[in-house]
Amino acid sequence: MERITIKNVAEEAGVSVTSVSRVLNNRGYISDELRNKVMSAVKKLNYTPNEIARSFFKNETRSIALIVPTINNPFFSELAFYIERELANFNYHLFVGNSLNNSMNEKEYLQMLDEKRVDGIIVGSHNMGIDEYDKIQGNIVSIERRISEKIPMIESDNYRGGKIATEELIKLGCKNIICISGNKNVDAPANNRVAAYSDVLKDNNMEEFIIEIPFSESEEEKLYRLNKLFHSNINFDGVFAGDDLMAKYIMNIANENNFNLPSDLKIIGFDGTSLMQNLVPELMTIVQPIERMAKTTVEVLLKLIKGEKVKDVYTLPVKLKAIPTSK
Amino acid sequence: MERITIKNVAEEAGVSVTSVSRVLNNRGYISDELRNKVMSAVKKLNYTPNEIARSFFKNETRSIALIVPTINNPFFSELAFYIERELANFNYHLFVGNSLNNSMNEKEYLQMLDEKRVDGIIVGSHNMGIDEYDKIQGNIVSIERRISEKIPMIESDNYRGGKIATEELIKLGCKNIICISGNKNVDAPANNRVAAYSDVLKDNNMEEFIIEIPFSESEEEKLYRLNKLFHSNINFDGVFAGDDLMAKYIMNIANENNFNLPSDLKIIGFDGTSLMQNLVPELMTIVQPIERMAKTTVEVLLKLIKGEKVKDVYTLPVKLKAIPTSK
DNA sequence: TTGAAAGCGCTAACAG
DNA sequence: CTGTTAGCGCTTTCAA
Repeated sequence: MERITIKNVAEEAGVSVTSVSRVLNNRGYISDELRNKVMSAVKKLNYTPNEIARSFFKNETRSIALIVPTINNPFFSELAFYIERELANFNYHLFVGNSLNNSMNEKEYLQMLDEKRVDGIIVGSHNMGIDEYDKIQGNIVSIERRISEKIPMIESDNYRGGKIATEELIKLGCKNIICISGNKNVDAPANNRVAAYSDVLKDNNMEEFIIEIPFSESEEEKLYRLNKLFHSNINFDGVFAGDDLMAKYIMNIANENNFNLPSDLKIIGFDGTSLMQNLVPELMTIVQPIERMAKTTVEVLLKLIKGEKVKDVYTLPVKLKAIPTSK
Repeated sequence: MERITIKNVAEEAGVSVTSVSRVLNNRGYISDELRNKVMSAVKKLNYTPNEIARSFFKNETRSIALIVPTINNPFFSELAFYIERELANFNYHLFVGNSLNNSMNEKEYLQMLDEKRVDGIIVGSHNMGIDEYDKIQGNIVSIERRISEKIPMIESDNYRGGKIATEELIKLGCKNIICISGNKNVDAPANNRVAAYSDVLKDNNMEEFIIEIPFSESEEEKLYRLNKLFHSNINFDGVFAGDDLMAKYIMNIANENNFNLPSDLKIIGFDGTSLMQNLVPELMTIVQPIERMAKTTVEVLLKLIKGEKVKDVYTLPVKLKAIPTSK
């Protein structure tokens, strides 16, 4: 099963390889006769050009890599979905890598820029130091983390999301609102949600209570911690959860503990993936514009590739998905 | 920002490019002195080999493509997760493509075999005809569909899953069990679940009732159909759903219609992704061995690539996740 | 309007 | 143990 090359086509058509290449790429002057000869040879031999050879010559692979903590997380899989669809529109293919929140994995994927010569990388997992990122050269866009001065970031409006969420809980009558935050030691925009939560509570003379449960912990660990929370002496009638999974976990545990939802306890999540909205329609949440984030990410990355100027930060609007009015 | 090539390294080290190549690939006899010279030059210049050139020469990209309907579906995202992790162990990278159950998209991705010269393709979306698949040459493994004589398939034991599920519902006391099936016109192993359902009901002198809701329909459409089901005159106290999403939708609609779960209605799903198990612990389901399916898929594909012999069909065992015993 | 030839970066005969 | 050389398939000057 020998591969057909451009040379075979040239021989078949009785022309030079240059001519074949020109016809295929529509470059320069080509007579109709030449074009026809080449095209029929292509057809006859069922020839498809070798993209690798092309990539090799052009120094361009038309491949983009996406690094996420785990692709089987509703937010990231929905993001990946839209990113892939958008890239396909521009004739790019998408590599996906799971970092498992491990900096070694992350580093290996970033190596792809050098080794596999991907044209760009989208980083949705951030476990390396800024200095390490600074060394890397290539086209990188980051999602929800400012990893270096040189790397543009796409984020949703976390502060506003946190504000809306907290205000909604207050509006619904909550007196003791706790907030589940991710890792506070990390300079992630997601921490702006917590900042907003604090600000709103302060404005309302309410006491804040922040519980830190890093996103990178295992689901089992998260569940364990939440269970402990319910058996602690902490009193609460409102929870601003770190994301929708967390929110649903809390709903489950509350139910197990004979809370009446939502009357005894209001819970609001964050992300608003279509999966979670379909699956848990009673979930109140802050909806990130995931499709738009994906499109913006791709747009910025392609600009970077073309050498065009881009902004440092793109902040996209969130919106509230309120608790469904009971019927 | 000129890329460093092997030639630069050779010059820096004062040796030939061959020697550099040999050191880098650890091929043939190399003196310690040579190795040291090369390695320090590599370090000094911060050289990383160009994988594209390598791929070009070796006719091997160490890339695999995975085609799924949509990556933001818990089953496929979990499958993709494990496939990616497993491939990484063998130094392969993973492309992911969403077919949206559209045969044109599917065809385009399969073109990657020819164009981007991926070393293999894993097909989890099946919308082209068998004859079209038969034409394709290259290393392909299929998940849950026998798409052609030449293409090995990895599946879970659908018949057994269907049997266990139906028997469990009967054991729980259901008298009228309906089954939500996917597209019956398609020769998918998933239809074996339905076959098992029918067989079990027949064995128990019970009447079967199969409702067809193709997997490829939008979630909105599915919800609409399910709602209609609840407002029809069909009577049922047990449902064997097509997958866990469907099962949860049914649970939601049943709740809205004031069913008491699980006393009034027993529902069992299919898939058992860890996401769904964490999110909806009260969900009874047939658990597919997703991680094992992923590993088997990779194993078979790598064998294919190496030219080794593989079986036609790999059927992996499922297991029941029973309804949690109430406390 | 077309062709010859060089070269992208790397590896693998083949010599020495 | 190391170097010279050819060539993977394609595109692009450069010449004709």
